[in-house]
Amino acid sequence: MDENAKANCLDDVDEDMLCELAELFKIFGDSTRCKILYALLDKEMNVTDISAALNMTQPAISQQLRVLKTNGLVKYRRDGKSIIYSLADSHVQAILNIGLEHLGE
Amino acid sequence: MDENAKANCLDDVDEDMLCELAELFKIFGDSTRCKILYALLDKEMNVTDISAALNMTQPAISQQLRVLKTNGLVKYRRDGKSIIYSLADSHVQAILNIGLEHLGE
DNA sequence: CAAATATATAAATATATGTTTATATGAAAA
DNA sequence: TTTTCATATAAACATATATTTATATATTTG
Repeated sequence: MDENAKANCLDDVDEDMLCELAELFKIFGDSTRCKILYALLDKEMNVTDISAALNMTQPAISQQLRVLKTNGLVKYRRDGKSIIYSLADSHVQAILNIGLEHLGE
Repeated sequence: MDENAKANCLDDVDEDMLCELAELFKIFGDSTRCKILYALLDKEMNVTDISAALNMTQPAISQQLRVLKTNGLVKYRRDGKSIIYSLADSHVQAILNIGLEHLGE
């Protein structure tokens, strides 16, 4: 009965899923990215404005925006010379909120 | 009107809160810790069983359990020679679930 | 088309953190 | 009390990643 050998182990599907889950939370696990997302809760913003709001350099913000957009947490559009970022969907807001809820206790 | 200078900036309260939020998500942002928490969704477990379930060394698991308990995500009790870990509260489950929801789309 | 503005990217640096290997602690059993 | 089993801790190592500095790309304006 070798099929029971791994009865108490996570199967491959779980393994993969949980690695993806960790990757997702890793995105939220940086204060700069949290601040960017939080700032975008209110209103869409361009890179310069985000940099100003967080009091950080433009390249630092661009690097993190790249992470956020690569992982589908923000979307963007061009408006003239600016590129305007906003939250990708309501899940982002939900994840932020549930985290903030946890802190408030 | 210097008080408007930082009108579009995150204030210190937000700053601190978002740093804490990032710290929280950072805990979830590791596959080993996600796997441990996921395994504990079903039932409480001791260190040896967790190690076996994840197919990882005991010290690796203990190190991550320390992170999880230091941050209040798991609790534990002694039972004879074993130390039995379980999820600290329902928030942990809620955070895992909302993350998994996001993945499923 | 040239200059200016806005954003992105690359390389370098610094720092943080996860796992292993080895060892220590602590409770139970012989 | 000595051994055994279960867990924790420490140090070393390897790796990942965030920010800075410098530069490239792209769009608009003169």
